[in-house]
Amino acid sequence: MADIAKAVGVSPMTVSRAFRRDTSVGEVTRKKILQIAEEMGYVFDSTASNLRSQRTGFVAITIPSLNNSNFADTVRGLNEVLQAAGLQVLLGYTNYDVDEEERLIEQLLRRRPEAMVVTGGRHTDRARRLLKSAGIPVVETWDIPKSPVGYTVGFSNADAMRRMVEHLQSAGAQRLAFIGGDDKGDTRGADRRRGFVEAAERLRLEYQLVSLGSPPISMREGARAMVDVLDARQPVDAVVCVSDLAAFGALTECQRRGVSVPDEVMIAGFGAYDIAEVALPGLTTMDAHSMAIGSRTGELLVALLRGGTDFATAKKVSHIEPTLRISGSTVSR
Amino acid sequence: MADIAKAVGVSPMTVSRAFRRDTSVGEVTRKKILQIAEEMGYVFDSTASNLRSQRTGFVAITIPSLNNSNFADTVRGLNEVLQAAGLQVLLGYTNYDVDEEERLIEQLLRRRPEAMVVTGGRHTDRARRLLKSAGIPVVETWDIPKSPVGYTVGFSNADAMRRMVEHLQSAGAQRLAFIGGDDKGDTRGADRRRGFVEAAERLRLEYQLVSLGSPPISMREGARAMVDVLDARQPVDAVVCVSDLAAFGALTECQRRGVSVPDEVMIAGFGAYDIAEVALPGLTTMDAHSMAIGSRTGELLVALLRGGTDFATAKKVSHIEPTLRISGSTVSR
DNA sequence: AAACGAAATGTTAGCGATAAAGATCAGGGA
DNA sequence: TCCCTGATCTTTATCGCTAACATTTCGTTT
Repeated sequence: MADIAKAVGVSPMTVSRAFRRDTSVGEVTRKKILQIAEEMGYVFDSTASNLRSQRTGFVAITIPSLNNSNFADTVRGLNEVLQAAGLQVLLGYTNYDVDEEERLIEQLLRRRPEAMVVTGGRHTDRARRLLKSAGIPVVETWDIPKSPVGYTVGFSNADAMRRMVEHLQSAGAQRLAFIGGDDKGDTRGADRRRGFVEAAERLRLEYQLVSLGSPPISMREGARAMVDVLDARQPVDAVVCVSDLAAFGALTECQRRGVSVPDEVMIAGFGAYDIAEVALPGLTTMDAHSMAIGSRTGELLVALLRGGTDFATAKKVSHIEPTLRISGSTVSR
Repeated sequence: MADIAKAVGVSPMTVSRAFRRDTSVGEVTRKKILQIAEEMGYVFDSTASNLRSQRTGFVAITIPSLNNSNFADTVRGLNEVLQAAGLQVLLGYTNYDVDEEERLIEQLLRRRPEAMVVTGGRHTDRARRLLKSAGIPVVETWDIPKSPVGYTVGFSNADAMRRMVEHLQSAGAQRLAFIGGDDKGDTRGADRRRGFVEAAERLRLEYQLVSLGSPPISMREGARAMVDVLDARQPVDAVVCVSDLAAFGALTECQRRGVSVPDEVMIAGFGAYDIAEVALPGLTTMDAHSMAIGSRTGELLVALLRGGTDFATAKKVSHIEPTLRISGSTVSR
């Protein structure tokens, strides 16, 4: 900057201002500065800027996994909004592990993000302490925690699953099965299972639970789990899967065996993945509005960080109600 | 740090050292420092560290899209290796647009990453200039550019597609169709199309091209495109899709119409997505080893940045040969 | 006991930007 | 003419850490 200042004949401060949109620099001077800077191959150094101004423009987010999951959509929604506001997303993968999450949160906080977004409402005590004392907005997503750390953008996984079970009952199912991964770490999966069990018991439906593979369970595990379900003694009217990917795997296993869906077995998924719409038959699913969770979170943060909204004023809980999408896998057409 | 130093009775420098693994601090002193720091709720400030040490620990990567694409796997492979080496990935989405890429590269370089990974080998002139003069290792992935900026980890999309066409011919196909998105921006898609055309002409096969939707084209577009192909006058023996997702869409459209795959029409995809393996019939696909591209890139960068490998010594081009995976969608079983 | 080298710790200065406050200047009104 | 106002630009002093070099400590060796 000093070199540019010398070349243009102004002070470094003016060069600094020229690189930021808002501040007062003469239009002629700014043009000249930017042009000379480009010629000299100068690239602005955010590192120094961040230190002095105590603003990094980072928003950190921890997610369990990017692959085969709705979280990619959430990140996309978040990123679109934040990028437009000049904020950079810092991503960390917890791999469905709360200890890994704690480590990650600590790492990310060292970068001095201006806000922190986490997936789910279960964290280690130390992670909660770190988040609380960071002095920045914290958003928990994809869940409605009992005692939230800060803001919340999400929905109740258990309630959503209850609604799904009610749908299956009204479609005529009496004997259900739930296909999910090991609960270890996947609290959202565990909540869905809990909602499933509660609803099944309340409605006096028979049910069984099948768990295999560590999350995120994918198409392959869904197919393998369906083998167990179909081979078991007790027959089943409907299987509910923790995600559409598992549901699709289950569907293909039925097709492989010539088991008709939905006439012999209904199949329901979760997440409104593309596959739910394109599969034959279409998969009944619960649309959690993954991308909306991200964009809503982004809008909240932009309002707090750049819009001048008071931390105390902003609504603490943003409920995003999932939408049940009924399709051919649970209803004959 | 000064506060901690005072509390422990050492100099700030010693505290600074205690927070970095390698440097020489007495084991007793280090333990004490870390404990007091934790009690005081101190969180290390990377921002200042980065400025002074001129090392940020960032590796920036630009990818076209995270959703419905193999790039998520590449990012995962890259992240796993880099995270283990203490490096943080900075992600940017170009949305299949070279101008957006240029803007993004400039933004990311301001953060002073220690290396830069980009997808593909086509960039604006200014982007190339920025990358070249950044003075950091640059890796182009998912392509083998004619005139690379720095390092390369990838394969020839055109060659891969040629091999696919050869496979289809040997499987008995004479009349082909290619389904892809608009070329605008998706150079890898365009390269695949080019390879398809070249191979078809060389082998004297009839062919047609169907393009619709902006990349990344997904299952829905694949199904829509298949409508066009099946409705057209001239019959087709095999369709090649720019990705497995489109191929799966095409497959469902065939099933919806009762067109037998592969007996009436063969279908081939690209990318070895999970769906290719689970679909019925399985989709013949080209496994580009998406994740390996990421991890190989990560290993290269760790060697360069932390392993002391000389920039000049390292191999410039890392070829990752795609693997043809033949399945039921092109070969009767 | 003196000399020595390695390990542990301290001192000084500065990374490259910007917050905050002050200086300069053109144009307009009294 | 003089004062005032707002726009534009400058000066000074850090932000929180660490490179580079200086110094102390302490176990060994002669």
